[in-house]
Amino acid sequence: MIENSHLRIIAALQKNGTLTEAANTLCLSQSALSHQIRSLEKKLGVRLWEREGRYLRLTHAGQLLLQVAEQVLPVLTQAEQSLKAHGEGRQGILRIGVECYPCYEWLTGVTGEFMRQMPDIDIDIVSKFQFSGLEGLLNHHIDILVTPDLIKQQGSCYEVLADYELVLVLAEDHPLAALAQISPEQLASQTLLTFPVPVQRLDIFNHFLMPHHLKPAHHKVVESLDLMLQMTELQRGVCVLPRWLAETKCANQKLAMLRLGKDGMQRKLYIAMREGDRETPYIRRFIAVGRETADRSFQTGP
Amino acid sequence: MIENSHLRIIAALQKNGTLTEAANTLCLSQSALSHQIRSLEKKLGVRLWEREGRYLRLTHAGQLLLQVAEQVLPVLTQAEQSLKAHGEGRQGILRIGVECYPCYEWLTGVTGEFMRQMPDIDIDIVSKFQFSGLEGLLNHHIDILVTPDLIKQQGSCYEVLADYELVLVLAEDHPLAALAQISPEQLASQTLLTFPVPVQRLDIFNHFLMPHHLKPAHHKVVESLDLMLQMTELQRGVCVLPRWLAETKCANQKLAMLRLGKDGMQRKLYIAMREGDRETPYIRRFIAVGRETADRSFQTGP
DNA sequence: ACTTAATGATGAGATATTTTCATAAACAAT
DNA sequence: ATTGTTTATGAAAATATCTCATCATTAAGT
Repeated sequence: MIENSHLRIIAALQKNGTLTEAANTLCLSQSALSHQIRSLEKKLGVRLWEREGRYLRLTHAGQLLLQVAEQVLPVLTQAEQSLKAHGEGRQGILRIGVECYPCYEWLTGVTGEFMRQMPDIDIDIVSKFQFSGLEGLLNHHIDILVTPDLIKQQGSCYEVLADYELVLVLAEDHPLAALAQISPEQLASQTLLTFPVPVQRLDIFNHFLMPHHLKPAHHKVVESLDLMLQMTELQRGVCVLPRWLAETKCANQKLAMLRLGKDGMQRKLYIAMREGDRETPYIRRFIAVGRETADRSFQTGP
Repeated sequence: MIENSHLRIIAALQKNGTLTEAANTLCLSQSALSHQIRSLEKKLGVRLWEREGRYLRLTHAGQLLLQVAEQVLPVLTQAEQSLKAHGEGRQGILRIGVECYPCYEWLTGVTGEFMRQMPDIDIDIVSKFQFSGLEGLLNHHIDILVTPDLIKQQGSCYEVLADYELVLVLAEDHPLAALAQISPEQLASQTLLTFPVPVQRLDIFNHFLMPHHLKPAHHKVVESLDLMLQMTELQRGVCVLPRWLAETKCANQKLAMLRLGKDGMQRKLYIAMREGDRETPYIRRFIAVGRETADRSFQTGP
């Protein structure tokens, strides 16, 4: 019943004092305003202004409505600006899903620069999904998914974010540390440290050991990267990490890196999004920033 | 730009899920709603809903607008109810001006019952005025004025609230306490205690002493009623109070009451209001409650 | 795969609302 | 009284909103 224009009218009237001036600031004719306030009072069944000579003074009811106006109008103008920003792709929420630990590490290097470039885009990082990240994407729980697994599905599309190499990380004084590369058979004799992820989703199992029907001697699950590296340093096991991650983290630890197999394990990091979002400005920007960051920090190993 | 109807639409759509049902709850045709949401999106320049099969799902921008709706709509419905109540005279603010200490005492006995009877009327008591209470009334700083002085002025009108008798209060063991009444000459030999009010506005001066060109021997100003009575009890002076007030306050103090002059001083308590407010329901009610309370508690003295 | 019932979209015309224009009335100040 | 300013009002014009009839799309049943 009470419309927003009414609130604007009562606020403008209070601000300008006279009906004529208020009409000007509202880009209305004086007549229109006069009609409006009359019909508003009629609709509400209350006098809102006391006609005093040729000036208007708010009644108690009018003061009440003015208070409402002062409470509501700022919210609305703010919302309008925000929506305009949304329309121009300046503002939004980017909910990023991550499905792997290295992805998470990689993200931390990207979000900072992205937020600097797009100060009005809020970022939300989601790593728990009911079923899979892809499902979260299609259910609109997230807007983009950073993943090493390319799984095509109706309604989603992928782009390559970065190439990287998986390397084996082990203690400097480990018997195998002197080698330039490691074979599946050699790895199978080791204790392997991994993040708590289903075995089927670990590349080192899927693409290195499984093809040769091998398993590591032992498999230990570790929650954090730092703990994993510490345990590696103390020869409690070996682990597999992206080269860029291993390099930054191992700089001041007694660790060595080995190529996996003859040619090394080249992997790709993908970004998945809904087809409709492919051209969304801030998603394009995120991809751009992500690629730049990767190019800068993913030194291709020897 | 954003109108309230839009907020109602987005809220209804969210609640009902489908456009058709939402249209029903809004008492609109499905077509009208479809046109509305389309034109709203066009006006704002943002997609608010994602058409998904035959259902609608809010975009981020839409969620933002929904939040606004949830914030704003309750305020508005509340305001509408409040305004309706104002229109029916059920709700309002009654700002009561008091110009004399006994008026204030009397008020405390009335407001309680009034608020019980009219729970939606807020009460505000004002006792400081730039110039006079009457001026405050005409300037809309107060809505009614309780006063013992009847001063007619353009735009205001008066009604009688109560009759009461002014009596002289003095210590039980005061030399004059044995008398049944006191003459202006007898009073002129005493120390008179009064509230801090200009002498011209004190009835005891205006209507008792002045006509005989008399003044009290001494005149002391006291801030509080209790202090005034204590001083009276200790024979530091005598004071003048309405009989009903003196009776309730002196019940357990060693005080006596004397008629002022042969016939006693009969006074009236008036209520002043703006002419336009004469028929305002809650003002009529206030007067009714005030009179009842007075009838009950103003025992006409001997 | 075909059918069916339900839902959303669309265009044209009908209604309702809002605005303007022209003018009158009320007021304040000289 | 006169003048300039402000508000009120009625009628017509301009917009905005709604409905009706109809079509397209979709989800679900057969």
